[in-house]
Amino acid sequence: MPEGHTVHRTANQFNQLFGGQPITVISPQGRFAEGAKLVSGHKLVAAEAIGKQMFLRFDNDLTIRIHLGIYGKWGYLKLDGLEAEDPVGQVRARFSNAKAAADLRGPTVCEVISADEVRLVEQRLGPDPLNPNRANAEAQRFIDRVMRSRTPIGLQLMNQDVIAGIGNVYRAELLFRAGLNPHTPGNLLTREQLQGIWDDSVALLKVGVATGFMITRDELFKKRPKKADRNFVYKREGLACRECGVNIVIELMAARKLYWCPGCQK
DNA sequence: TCTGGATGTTCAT
DNA sequence: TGAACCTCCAGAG
Repeated sequence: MPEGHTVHRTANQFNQLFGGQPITVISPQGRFAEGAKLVSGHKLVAAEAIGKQMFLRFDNDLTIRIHLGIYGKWGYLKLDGLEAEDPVGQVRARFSNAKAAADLRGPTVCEVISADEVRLVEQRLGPDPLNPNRANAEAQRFIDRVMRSRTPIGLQLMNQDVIAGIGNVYRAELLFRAGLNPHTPGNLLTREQLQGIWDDSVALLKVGVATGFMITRDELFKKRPKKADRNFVYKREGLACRECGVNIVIELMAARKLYWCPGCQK
C-alpha cells in the first residue's frame, strides 16, 4: 500500500533488520543486477523515507533510491541462518543478511545514485508530515506553497512537490475530515484551514505507520477495522455518507479517482 | 481460470 | 490528456 506511511514502515523495518551491518544485494530478475553489484557487501548506514521514496545509504557513499509506484511490493523472509529459497515471481532486488531477507517486486524506481543526486531529489520533494525534524517549518512551507496557487486543493494534495507522502486515499479522507470541497482553489483557503489539514495529515500518517492501515475514522484508530469500514469517502461512491447521509460521489480529477461528499464538503 | 483495477510517476503528444 | 511502466489480487464466471 504505497502511500507515505508504508514507506516509513519499510524504512523502520530495514533499520531494524539490516541497519549498521553489511548487506547482500542481488537482482534475481536481472534488471537491477548492475546496481546491486555497486552496493552488495557494503554496510547499510541508514534507511530513510521521504514521502513515498526510500533511500538506502551505504558506507561507500552510494544510495539506493526506491519508489514503489503503483505496483511495487515488499516481502520479508525470516532466515535465522538458513538459506533463502529461490524467489517466486519477478523479484527486482533481494536484500539479505544471515537473519532475514527482503524481496522487492515491481517498483517504479530502484536505482543507485550519488550523494549529489540524493540532494537533488530531496530539494524537489515537498515537506513530509512524518519528518520529525523542523516540524513547524515544514508546515509553513506547505501552507505557503498551497496559498501561492489557484490550483484546486484536491490536486495540490496529490503533488509530491507540495506535500510528500499523500496519495489518493489520504487526499480524499483529509479533505472530508476538513469539510473542504476538493475544487476549492488553494489561494482561497486560510492559513488556519491549511494548518488544520497539515496537522491532520501528521496524525493520520502516524496512525498508518503504527497500524499499517490507512484508518481515518477516529473511533477505529485502535481497532483493526475491515477494509470497508476504515474510511469516510474512499471507495464509497453511491453509498450514504457516514456523517450526513448524502451519497458519496466519484469523479475524475487529473485522471485519478476522487471521492467526496457534496453534503459535508461545501 | 480469466479479467480488470490499483494506494503512482513520467514522458510524449 | 493519455499511454506506458509492471505486478498482484479480488471478483466474476
